[in-house]
Amino acid sequence: MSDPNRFQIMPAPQKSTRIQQKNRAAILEAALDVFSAQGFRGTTIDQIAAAANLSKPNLLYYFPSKEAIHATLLAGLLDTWLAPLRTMNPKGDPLEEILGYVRRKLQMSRDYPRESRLFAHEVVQGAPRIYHALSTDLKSLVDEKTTLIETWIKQEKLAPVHPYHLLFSIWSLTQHYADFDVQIRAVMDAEDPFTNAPDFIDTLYRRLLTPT
Amino acid sequence: MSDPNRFQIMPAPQKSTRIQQKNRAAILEAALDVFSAQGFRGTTIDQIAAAANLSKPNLLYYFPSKEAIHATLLAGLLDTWLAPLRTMNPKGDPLEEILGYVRRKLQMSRDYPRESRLFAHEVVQGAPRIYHALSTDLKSLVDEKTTLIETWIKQEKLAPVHPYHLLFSIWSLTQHYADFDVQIRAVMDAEDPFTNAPDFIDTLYRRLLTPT
DNA sequence: CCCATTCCTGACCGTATGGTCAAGGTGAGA
DNA sequence: TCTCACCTTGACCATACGGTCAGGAATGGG
Repeated sequence: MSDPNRFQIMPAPQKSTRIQQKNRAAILEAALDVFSAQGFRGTTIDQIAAAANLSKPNLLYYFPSKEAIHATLLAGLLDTWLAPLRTMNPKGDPLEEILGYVRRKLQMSRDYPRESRLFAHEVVQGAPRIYHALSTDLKSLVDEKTTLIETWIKQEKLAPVHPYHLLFSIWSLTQHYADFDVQIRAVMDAEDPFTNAPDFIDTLYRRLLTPT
Repeated sequence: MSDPNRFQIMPAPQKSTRIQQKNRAAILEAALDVFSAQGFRGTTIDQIAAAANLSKPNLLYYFPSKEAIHATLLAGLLDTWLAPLRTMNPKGDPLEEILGYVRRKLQMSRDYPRESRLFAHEVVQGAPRIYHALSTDLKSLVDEKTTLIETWIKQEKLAPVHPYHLLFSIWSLTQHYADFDVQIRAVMDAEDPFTNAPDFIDTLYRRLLTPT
């Protein structure tokens, strides 16, 4: 009953000790490793505990359940994941704004493949734990940006394309390099996919979107 | 010990009875449903059995283990999955050959989303059960087709692009509509993504690949 | 109609796993 | 140095799950 997390929603402003911060961080780091590699059901608390160098009961002292760890990771993830799209600037040059978004998104696949795979696991299973956020937060952001893209198209600053599918294509192309990494490397031998990917994708969207 | 599958590798040409065929098919169908939705670890034998209207022991009479069912599905899948790429014809018109491949691949995402998700589950987890096939069968097919694409590029029948990344982009774009279906629908409201996807993707590759 | 083969099932087993608990250790402030 | 809240753990529990088994029911070829 002396669980410190149970009352962590709005108690004292900064109740957590150094040990708490360190251990909670270690747990989340370890959990990200395991969840992203094996999925929720494929992951055991013991695996996370071992990866975090904690005993299982000790881990459960910091998080009330496996679900809670997973939920914490997902909650933190969505904001990070949407940030590159948020920063797309209505006042910038349309083509460059989109290319910039694509570049940032691809970089995220390179730098945070575990986060990408965690997300992939969740969505391919039907997004049971994150559907609500998708249909509210994500949807409203996408609605906003597709409207912007449509404006740009009407101003003939971009070639006419279906804005939703444009965004889907960006997501799929960039995340593929993280989520299907194994397949890509199985096919490409030693070559690092990220050597040529940015250039390829840049060319692709330049050709697609440059108005005639 | 009276397992009918144990000796099914090259015994009599057509040993299986009608009941066997029916039940094995029902099991594989049910298993595809469940595995594609929940992944291997997320699936229980009971779920498959229930979905196939069989008791668990009866199901295990037809397949020796959960692994075996999964393996059977994966084995059957890869060929189907590669078929559209195989039919890309060296003697056809380059652009049309590639657009045809893209179209066929997208159609597969529409018609066989479960198969796509089964594959996605497997690969995002590091392809533990299918890596070998990827680095042999898939790789050799890809090598063959990338060489073909490079030839077409040298003949200036296609705009110059990195052939591996071209294939990756086709895979990711098309499979995204099956694997991330939930996300897409959460964002698009009632509109069916497949209404406009073919047109979008067609435009994309036409612009990318049409030589200048 | 017989009977051998095939098909099916309830009951059961061992292990893995999520989670609990009582008790003992630890460290920072008084 | 004392104290108390914080931290850690071995042992334990209930359930879920993959898989087995002994035997009964259906089936179909002769």
